[in-house]
Amino acid sequence: MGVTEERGERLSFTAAARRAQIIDAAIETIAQHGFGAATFARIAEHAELSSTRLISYHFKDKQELIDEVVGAILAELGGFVGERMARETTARGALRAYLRASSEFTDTRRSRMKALLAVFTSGALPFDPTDQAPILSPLEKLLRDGQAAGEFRDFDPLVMASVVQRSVEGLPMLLETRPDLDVGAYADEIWTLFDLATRRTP
Amino acid sequence: MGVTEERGERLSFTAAARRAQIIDAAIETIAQHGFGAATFARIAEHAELSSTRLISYHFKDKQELIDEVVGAILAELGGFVGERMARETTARGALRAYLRASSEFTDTRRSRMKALLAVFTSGALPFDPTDQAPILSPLEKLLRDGQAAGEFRDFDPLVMASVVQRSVEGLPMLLETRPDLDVGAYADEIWTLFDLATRRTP
Amino acid sequence: MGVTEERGERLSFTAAARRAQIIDAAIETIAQHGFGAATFARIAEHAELSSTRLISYHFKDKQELIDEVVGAILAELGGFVGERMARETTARGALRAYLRASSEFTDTRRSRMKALLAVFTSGALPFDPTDQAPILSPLEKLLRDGQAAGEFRDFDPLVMASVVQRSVEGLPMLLETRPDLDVGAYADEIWTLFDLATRRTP
Amino acid sequence: MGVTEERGERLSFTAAARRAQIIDAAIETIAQHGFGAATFARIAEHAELSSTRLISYHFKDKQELIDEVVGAILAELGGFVGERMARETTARGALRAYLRASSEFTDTRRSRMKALLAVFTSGALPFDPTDQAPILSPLEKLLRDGQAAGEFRDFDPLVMASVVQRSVEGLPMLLETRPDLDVGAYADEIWTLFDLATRRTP
DNA sequence: TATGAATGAGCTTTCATTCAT
DNA sequence: AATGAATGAAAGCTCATTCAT
Repeated sequence: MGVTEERGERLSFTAAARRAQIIDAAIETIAQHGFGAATFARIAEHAELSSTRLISYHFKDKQELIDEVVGAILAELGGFVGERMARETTARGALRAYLRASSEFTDTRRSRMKALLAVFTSGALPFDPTDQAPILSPLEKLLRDGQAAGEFRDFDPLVMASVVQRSVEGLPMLLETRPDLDVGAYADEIWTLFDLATRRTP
Repeated sequence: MGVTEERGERLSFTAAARRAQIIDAAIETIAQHGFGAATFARIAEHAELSSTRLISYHFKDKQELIDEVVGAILAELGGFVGERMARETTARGALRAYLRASSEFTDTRRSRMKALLAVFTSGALPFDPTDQAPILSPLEKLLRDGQAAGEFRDFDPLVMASVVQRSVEGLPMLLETRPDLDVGAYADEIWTLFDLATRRTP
Repeated sequence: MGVTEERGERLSFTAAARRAQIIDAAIETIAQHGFGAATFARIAEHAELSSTRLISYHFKDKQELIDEVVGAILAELGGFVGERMARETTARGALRAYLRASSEFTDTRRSRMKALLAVFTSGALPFDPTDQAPILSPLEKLLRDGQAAGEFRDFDPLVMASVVQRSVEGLPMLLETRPDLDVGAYADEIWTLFDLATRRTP
Repeated sequence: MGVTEERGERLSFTAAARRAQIIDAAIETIAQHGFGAATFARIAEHAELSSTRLISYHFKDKQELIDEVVGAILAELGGFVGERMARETTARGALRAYLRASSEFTDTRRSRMKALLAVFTSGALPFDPTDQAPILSPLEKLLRDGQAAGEFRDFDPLVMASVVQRSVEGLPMLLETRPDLDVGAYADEIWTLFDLATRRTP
């Protein structure tokens, strides 16, 4: 039996720490070896656990582990980026904050972003095809609001949000081949790019 | 032993046809079930082969099959897009042709693009970190040439190429959640986007 | 360490209650899911224990738990049936009492009989092949006594006892497929059956 | 992949032989160690296979193996008993033939009967609770026919069939503790028993 | 009396691949 | 050109049990 069965009650401090440790190890393993190679054995090795049994003990499933991995990264990312965006008063400022914060996060927490991307593209997350992509939404809303406020020109917010999103995801990929890329410069470049692409034509 | 050992000699017509059939089945399988689930068994099932033995017979190992899958798609895509771009005389026109042709290809050959993306993000292609990402190159060159010709403003061609590339890759993802998306409109949108982002500021 | 080590001393009231609770849960689990699926985890779940640790704590090992399960059911069954048989003065009457009491017990304590049967047929009880099947014995003795008293015809008591025993065990199985079977009628039927089969031929 | 995927086509001679060998080994293993202990490892050891992989190769599932085990034994048993019963012209004769043939089969093919019983009582067969127990049926029909023909007295055929069935199943159990039991005598005993129990009262 | 944490051994199943025609 | 048979390795998962409070 595992710690997993008796949920509902709170996790003990020790258990929470172990879970966090394993989640971290899973993130690193996915980032380094790819999603397909992120087996329990490799994760355990990375976390220096005595056996894979400890993983099954703390997580019901591999799926639960993956879910927690995604949840942890998304929470961290969302917190960081969201906090930066909240400081802004205009949609344009918020877009700039989004691009800069995302880039900075990607730079400082490279394996987290790599892992997140790897999980997403692996198809391991049971995407509910009926509901709309939830990740796109906040960005789309931001763009839509900016249009309503007259800050942005008239474009399809869905498409623009998609490209913005993709441009941020492109950074980890770029860092793959160019680890010494100047991330600040990258952020500035794409901000200029999207500023030009979204501003009202004079 | 398989047909693979005695290479160097040309492949017979029959063997070439079988290989093509298997490659096609692999593409469909990857597109439908994801890279991780594209096992020999599932591919064989899709191709209606009696056993996986036929795959091992025609391909040295799984890596060779994956390489051929990527090669086949890239050749087809490159031919299609390249031919459209070749018609153009300006860098701006070539960029527009690139975006439109890529979008059209994605629309008509959805599983090929999906599969390509899945393979890329799976980490199954042993990226040689020394050489520069070959896919980016032609696009980067185009942008660089356009700048030299005074058609484009001054931006980092590597970054711009990356975002352009990513915007094209974003289409299959978008089609995932919105299968009825108007692809022509999408192409127009991103063309406008990148036209605004690359044109010389007045 | 568990309560098991320091046996010899009497069990405390609390410990005895816990043991009984666990034994009960084990019985229900075996009856519902079969012997093979009656794991500590499932038993703990059924008993609403926080972990399986409590089982290991109160029982030396699984074998001890199973032994107690069998012992508990056998004691209860033996008490109920024995008391009914003790009222009778003739072997014939005792046989009838045995069949009726067994049927009644099976009807009212269905999961106990199911579990008992499941344990027996699972091979989990290390049958000592040297000693004679202890369950058969009292029945065999009854039949033998009846023959000595001239109440029964001349048959092999071992075989007859076996069939009688089996006919009683057949009831839980029958109830499986026909839960609405009239158990009283069943008891009457088999009593008639064995009465005809054992009575002295005229 | 296994030989299992490409069913529909006939099995090769070799494959059929291997399957039979494995089924036989499974039967022996179940009979000797009980259903719960009949793991692939033990079965492979018994069959002297190089690894358990050969079992997965020839059978889709453990369930498929179990199903085939049951099917094989039932076919053999049914053939043997059915042939003996077919020779008889009266229901009474058929009942006698059933008891004798079943006993003889149990005697000569002890592990088969033990294994069959073990599988049945393990709950490993997905008993459809809606449909009536199919094993009981032929016996019940025989008894019912005998009643219609005036050969048997008036009893509940379902109950009688159950007890008859159980008496036959009792033999393997009895042989467990008394391996030197005279099976011919057992058959005679139960025949007398059921003859007395079913015959029309004078 | 009870519990949280950990664990080694074992399970079935799936993987790509190879041997031998 | 194709196939049937076999296989070692590894996967995720579950088992009862033990260590330490």
